[in-house]
Amino acid sequence: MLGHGQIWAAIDALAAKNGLSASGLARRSGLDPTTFNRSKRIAADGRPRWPSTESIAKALDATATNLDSFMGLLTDGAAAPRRHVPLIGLAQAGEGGYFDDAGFPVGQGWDEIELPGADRENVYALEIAGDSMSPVYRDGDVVLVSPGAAVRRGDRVIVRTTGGEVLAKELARSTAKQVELRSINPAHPDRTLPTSEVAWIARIVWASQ
Amino acid sequence: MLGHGQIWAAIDALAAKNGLSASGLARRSGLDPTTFNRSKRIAADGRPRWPSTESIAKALDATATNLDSFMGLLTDGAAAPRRHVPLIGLAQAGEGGYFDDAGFPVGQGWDEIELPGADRENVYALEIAGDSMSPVYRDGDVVLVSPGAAVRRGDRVIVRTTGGEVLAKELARSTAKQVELRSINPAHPDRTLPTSEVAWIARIVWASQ
DNA sequence: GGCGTAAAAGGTACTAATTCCTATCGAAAC
DNA sequence: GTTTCGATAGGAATTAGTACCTTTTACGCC
Repeated sequence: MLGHGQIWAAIDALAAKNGLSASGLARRSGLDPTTFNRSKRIAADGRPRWPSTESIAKALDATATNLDSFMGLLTDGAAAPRRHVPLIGLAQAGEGGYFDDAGFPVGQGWDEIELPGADRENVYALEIAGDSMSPVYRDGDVVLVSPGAAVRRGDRVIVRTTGGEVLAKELARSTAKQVELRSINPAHPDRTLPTSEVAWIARIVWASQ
Repeated sequence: MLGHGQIWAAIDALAAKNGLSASGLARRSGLDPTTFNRSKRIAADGRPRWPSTESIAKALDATATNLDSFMGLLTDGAAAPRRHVPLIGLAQAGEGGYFDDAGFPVGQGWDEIELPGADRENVYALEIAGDSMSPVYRDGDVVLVSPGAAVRRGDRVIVRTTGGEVLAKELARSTAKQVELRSINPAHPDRTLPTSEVAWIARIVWASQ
């Protein structure tokens, strides 16, 4: 769960991220510069030496690092699985022995996908209003959008016009001159906007159901 | 970033989550039962005492707790923000001043929603096959399902029959005797299953787009 | 009520992490 | 070339966290 090498790798990573050496990080944290010395990570008798929780707290404080970021360093260093859940094919799911009585997958060896929003920095949520995308999005549904993601034909997107209109649509065609947007709900018209009127397009990556 | 009270609150929470007392957790971890005593969290001279990193690692190991979960306990104890992203209404989004040029929301004070799968314990992912729910789910889409969640009328669900069939449908009606399932795609028939043939129903909570 | 078990307070002994010190090495500054 | 500074190794001293012990309290069980 939490290993000796992992902790030290995270401390090294924390130092590097702030352009510091191990001793520099210790000094900045108000600790003795030798506290994080490599030569002291294993005691003379071969036992591993762990930094104290207080030292770690001071290092986080000195570098203005929050716990989430430190977690990232911890798990990156160990190449440990991060925010993943097992992914099962609908066909597989029909075969026997894959689920317990409560409907949870059992055992190991499943494919895994990253949970939505694992890179929390680049997503935010929008609450859908209107039914132009019904039944895909219903009024009140919440979608996670990623303004940074590349958009392709067939993607569902949020488009903001220079006029201040915000649309949830499916991208039908995108050319240098114009953007064609499709409403899933046939009661609503499709839209074609000249690129000059598009402030930005953000891809919808996940939708609540 | 990481406080004394937070650490101890997380240890208490870790113990509670496993049905243990502070001393019970210490014992299970191979430590002295008094290691986590409340009376020892503040030294005689008033200075705070921090548990050693090694003790924490042992406690995580003994309770088969991964770092992510412990993180949750840490941040819960401090009432700190967890895995949240800002939530904006589609109408709000049209007004000026809310977004930067790249399409990211700016400023503070947004509502926030929890990211999908924050309780990773209770969800897994399924890859959709077939087009009975088209256009809501397209072939190859991935859905996050929560077998533990309560299902209501109108929810999109994965149903597994005792015969081994796995269906992605919308729940039309659920009575004591039977479950009525609706296909969004009119080309596919609706289904009605007697409850005796339903192995389990899991609600689809998020869908990739 | 008596008894056994567990939780937790309070103290002492031990062990491990930090500090302080010295020394070596390498890079940058003079 | 010499000096200066930071980084790191290695060791001694100090300090802090844990282990061990005892006592008190609480709870369930006979």
